[in-house]
Amino acid sequence: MENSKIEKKWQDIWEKEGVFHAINGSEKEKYYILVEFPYPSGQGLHVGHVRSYTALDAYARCMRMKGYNVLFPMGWDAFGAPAEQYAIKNHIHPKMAVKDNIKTFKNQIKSLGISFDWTREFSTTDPEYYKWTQWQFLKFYEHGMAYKAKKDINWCPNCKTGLSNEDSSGGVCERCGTKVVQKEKEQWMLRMSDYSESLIEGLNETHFADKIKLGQINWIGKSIGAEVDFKIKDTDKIIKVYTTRCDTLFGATFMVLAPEHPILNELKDKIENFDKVLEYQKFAKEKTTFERTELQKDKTGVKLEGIVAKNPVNDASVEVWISDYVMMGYGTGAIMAVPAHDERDYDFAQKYNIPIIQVLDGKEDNPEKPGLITGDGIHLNSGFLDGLNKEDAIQKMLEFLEKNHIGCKKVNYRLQDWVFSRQRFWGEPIPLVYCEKCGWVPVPENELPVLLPDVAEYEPTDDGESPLAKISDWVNTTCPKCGGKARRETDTMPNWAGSSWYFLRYMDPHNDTAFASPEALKYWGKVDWYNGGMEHTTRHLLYARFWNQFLHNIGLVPNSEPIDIRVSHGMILGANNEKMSKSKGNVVNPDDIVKEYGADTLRCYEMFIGDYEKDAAWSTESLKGCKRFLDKVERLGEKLNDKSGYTDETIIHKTIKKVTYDLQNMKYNTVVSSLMILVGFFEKCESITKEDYRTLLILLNPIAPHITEELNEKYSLGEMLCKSKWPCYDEEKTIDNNITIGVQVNGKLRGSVEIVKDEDKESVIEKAKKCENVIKHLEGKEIIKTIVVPNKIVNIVVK
RNA sequence: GCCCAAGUGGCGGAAUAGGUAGACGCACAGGACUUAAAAUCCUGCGAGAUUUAAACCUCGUGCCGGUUCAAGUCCGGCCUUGGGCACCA
Repeated sequence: MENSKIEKKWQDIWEKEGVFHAINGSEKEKYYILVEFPYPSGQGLHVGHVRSYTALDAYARCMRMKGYNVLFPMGWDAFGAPAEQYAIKNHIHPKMAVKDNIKTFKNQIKSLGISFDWTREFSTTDPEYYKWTQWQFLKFYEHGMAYKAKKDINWCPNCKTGLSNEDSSGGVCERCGTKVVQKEKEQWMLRMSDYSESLIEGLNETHFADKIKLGQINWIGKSIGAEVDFKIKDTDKIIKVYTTRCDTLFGATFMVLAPEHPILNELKDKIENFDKVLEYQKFAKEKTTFERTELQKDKTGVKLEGIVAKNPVNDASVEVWISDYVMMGYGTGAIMAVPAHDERDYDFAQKYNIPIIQVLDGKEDNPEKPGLITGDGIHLNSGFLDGLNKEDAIQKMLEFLEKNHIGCKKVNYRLQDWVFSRQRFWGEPIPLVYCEKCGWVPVPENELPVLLPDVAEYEPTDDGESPLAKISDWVNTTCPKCGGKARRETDTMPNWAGSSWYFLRYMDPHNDTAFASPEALKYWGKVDWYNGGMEHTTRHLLYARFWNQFLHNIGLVPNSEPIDIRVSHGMILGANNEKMSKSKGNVVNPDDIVKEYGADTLRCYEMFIGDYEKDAAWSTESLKGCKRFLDKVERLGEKLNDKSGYTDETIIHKTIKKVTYDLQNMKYNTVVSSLMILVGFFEKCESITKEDYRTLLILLNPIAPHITEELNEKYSLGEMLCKSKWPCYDEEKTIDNNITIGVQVNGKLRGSVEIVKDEDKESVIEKAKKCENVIKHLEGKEIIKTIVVPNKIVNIVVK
C-alpha cells in the first residue's frame, strides 16, 4: 500500500468530518488530555516529540472510542530568547520566524496523524492570547502579588539579560553558556514564596507520580526550625538567626552574617574594622552565585571588631563574623555557628581558631574532623538539656525560647519569589506605565493588549535595558490616571508566563471577553492527564500550579490544582545512546522516516521502543520490524472467511483486556507486543473471520490509525474506526479452558501438566504426581506438603 | 554530601497480586521458495556438563545475606550507572 497516499487520505477525512473536535458542554463525560506544547524551534520536530504525541494520541483515540468527550489540544509556546536569537541571526522579525516555524511544526505533526483538535490552536505570541497573560499579570499586581524590587540578579553579559536561578544553573547562562555575573537591577517579582506551603499541600489533591511530587517538594525546600534573638552587647540591637538545631545553642561560639546583611550599616560606628567589611562586601559581590556555592568551599570571612553578641541561653560572649557562606536570601541572613555540630561552622572555626564546644555525645561523622558530630546524641554542657536526645532537646529548647521571648518555632522555604522581568524584546510587555505623579499605574483593561511594536530594532541594548526602551514612540505615553506624561515599562515577561495558564485557554480559546468563560472552566475542570518532559517537572509545573492557585484564590478558576495526573516521558537518544545533536551526527528526522516507512510505522516503533518513561536509543533495524508487523496485518485481509464470531474467543478477550489496561497505564510497548502475538496467532489460522479482523484493527487503531482505517474500509468491515466503539472483554473468557501448569518439587520445576480451568485441587495433585520426571524426584522421599495455586502452579515439598 | 530512579541474553526489553524468568521484537545461524537477489515462510538462539541424539541435570535477573513451599519481585547490607538538589544553617 502506498503509505503517503492513504495517510493523507485519512488525515483529510478526519479533518473534514471534524471527528476530533472537543465539544464544550457536551452531555458526554469529559476527559482532558494534554501534552506540553512545543517551542517551535527552527530545527523542526524531533523524534522525541513524536513519542509523547503518539502516546497521548493513542490514549485520546481510545478514550474517544470509549465514549468520552476528549479535549486533546495543541498550541505553541513561542515567546522567549531562542526565537529572538534565531530572528537576530537570520535578520527577520521574530514574529515572522515564529510563523514559519509553526507552519513547519504543524505540517510535521499533521503528517503523523495526531488527533489534535486544531480548532483550538493558538500561540502564546498571538495578541489575542497575550492580552490575557497581561490581564492576569494585572490581577497579580492588583492583589499585591507583583512588586518591583532591586535585586542582585544573575546577569548574562552575552545575552544581556537577567536570568532566573533556574536559567543560570551551574553559573553559566543556560542558552549561551556564558559565565553569569551579579548585577543589581529593578525587577518585577511575583510573590511565589507566599504559596510555598500551599504548593506542597496542594500535591495531595493531585495524582502525580511520586517522583514528580518529590521533585516539587525538594524544590520548595521546606525546613522546620527556630528563630533565635542574639543581643549585641552595649547596644539595643539584636541579630535574628535561623536554625534547625536550636538544641545545640549552648555550643554556639560565634555567629555569621551574610556580607550584605543590613545590620552592618546600622552598626557602622561600632565596627572598628568597617573598612575591612566594605572590602569583603566588594569581594563577595564579584563572585557569581556559582563560585560562591560550588567552587569556593574554602571559607573566607571577616571578624567584626568591637562587636560582641550574647548567647541568649547563658549570656556567653559570642564573636560576630561575616562570611559569604551565609546567604542573605535564606532564613534571616544570619546564623548561630555551632562548630562542634555543623560541618561548615567546624571548617570556619578551624580556619580562624574559634573555640569549639561540644554539647552532645554521639557518633563522629568524619575521622579527619575529630569532635564533629552532626547527628543525634546525648546532650552535655547544655544546662537544662543535659541527658536529652536531639528530638527532645529541640522541643525543650523551643519551650524555653518562647517562654523567655527570645525565639520561636519557624518554618523556612528555599523557594523564592519569581523574578518576572526580562530585558528582552520577544516577550509579553508588562502592562504598566510609570507616571512621575502617580507612580506605577496599570494599563486599563480596555487598552489591552499592550502590543509589541513593529520595528526593525529588536537587538538588546548594551546597557542592559530592553530593546523596547529605545523605541520612544512606544515608551512615551500618557498616564491613565492623571493624563500626564508617563513611560511604559519596557521589561517583558519570562517565557514561563505564557505556559503557566495555556491549559485554561484551550477550554475556550476564542473568547475575547475573558481568558475563558466560567462555564468552560467549570465543564473542563482539571487537566486529567498531563504529559511532559522530566525537565519541566519542577519549574514549569510549579509555575503553572502557582498561577492557577492564585487565580483560584481570587475566584477566577474553580479548582486550586490545575492538573490531576502528571506523567513524563523518556528521551529518544541517538543510535549511539547519546542525546541527539547535529554535532554528533546522530539526529533522526521524523520526516525522513515518515517518507520512507510511513507514519504508522514510526508511531508503532516509537511505542514499541521500550518503557515509555525511560530513555531509549533509536534503532532503524527495530523500526523495520514494526514495518514488517504492519505488513502482516495488511496481508491478513486476504484470509477473511464468511464465518461469524471469533475464531478463538480466549485470545481475543485476552488481547482486548491487555491492550485496554496497558493503554491506560502507559505500557505502550506491551500494547504492541500483545497485538503482535494476536497477529501471529491469526497467521497460523487457515482463515479468520471479519470480526477477528475488525477487532484487531480497532485495537491497533490508536497506534496505527491510517492503515487500520484503510483496511477497515477496504474489506467493508463497518463504520469508520475512530467513530466506532472500543470493544469490551469478558473476564471469564480471558482464561483458556485448557491450561498447562508447572509442577515443582521443592520449588524446582520438574514437569508440567495439562489441566482444565479451575480443576479441583485433588485431581491436579494426582495428575502432577503422575508426571514422569516428577515421579523420579519423589522416589524414596516423604511428601510433607503440597501447594496448589489455582491455574498457576503445583509445588510438592518432600524430605 | 543529601534525595530519587535503575541494574534481566549479543541488543531493545517482557513477567498486573511472590507462582513455569527471558514474552514480543532486533541481530545472528541454518533451511524452504528463487537462475539469483530482495521479500516472504520454517527452525534454532542465556551459560555449562553429559550424550550419536533426545530426555535429563547444574548454574543463572549487579554483589552478599535473610524471609518463604516458592524471590527478578519482599527485607537488611553493599557495588555500579543515570537523574535531581547542593555552604539552605
